[in-house]
Amino acid sequence: MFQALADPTRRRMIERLSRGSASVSELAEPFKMSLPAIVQHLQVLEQSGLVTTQKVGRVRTCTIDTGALSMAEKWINDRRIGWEHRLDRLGAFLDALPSGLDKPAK
Amino acid sequence: MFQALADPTRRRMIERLSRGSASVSELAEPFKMSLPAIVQHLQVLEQSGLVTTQKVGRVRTCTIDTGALSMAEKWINDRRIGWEHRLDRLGAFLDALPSGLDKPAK
DNA sequence: TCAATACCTAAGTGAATGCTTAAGTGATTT
DNA sequence: AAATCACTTAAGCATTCACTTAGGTATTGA
Repeated sequence: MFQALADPTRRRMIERLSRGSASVSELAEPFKMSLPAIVQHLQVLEQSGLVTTQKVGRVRTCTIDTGALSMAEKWINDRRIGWEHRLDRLGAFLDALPSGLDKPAK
Repeated sequence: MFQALADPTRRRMIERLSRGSASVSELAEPFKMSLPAIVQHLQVLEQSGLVTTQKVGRVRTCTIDTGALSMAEKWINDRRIGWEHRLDRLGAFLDALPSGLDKPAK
């Protein structure tokens, strides 16, 4: 999923889709590259679960899946919170130390 | 930055660092690969701003930068919220429609 | 029915990525 | 001073990536 978000083109596609569903050609419109290139990006986004698509007639409509976005968000948040809690605990620990001691490594 | 998070090895390194700072060799320890490979990943993480390092004597100590993590988190959150608000507005619009039109029953 | 539309598939290419091994560099220990 | 430790740097190599062009398949409007 982070792999899918790694490419700037795909991120712009996500931005576009966050403002509303779009067909493949609508998605492709702002980009200079060929349509197959867009379709390939779209496949990556779809496989990552970030985007779902459904075809009606000859038009494929693409929609963001915010659930998948939440997962990525959660992973980052967990690391950040983990680190910040650790800093809190360290702070409390240091506060509780009798003065005159050196800070522990690791 | 998403590019940096795209690699599983680098994500594991972030996970490790979210539990506390570490030297390069400590970071490398859980992995099968050679130390230079780890250093290369570390450089990517550093250039992305996700990790900061400082060298004292011959050991380099690596630390997470949660500010950078927050940025990635914010980007994702903005897209998600954007989409969800859009759904809200659509819902309100459909609710405000005069009856007799083709709209989902609520 | 004919042709345009909207998308899909395949094959190829050049550049970037993720490793490796080998050979340093500078700090610390003996 | 010599050996060890903790990285660093450099070069090379296989794979993956982000495209491209060329050709194909349903759908649909005239």
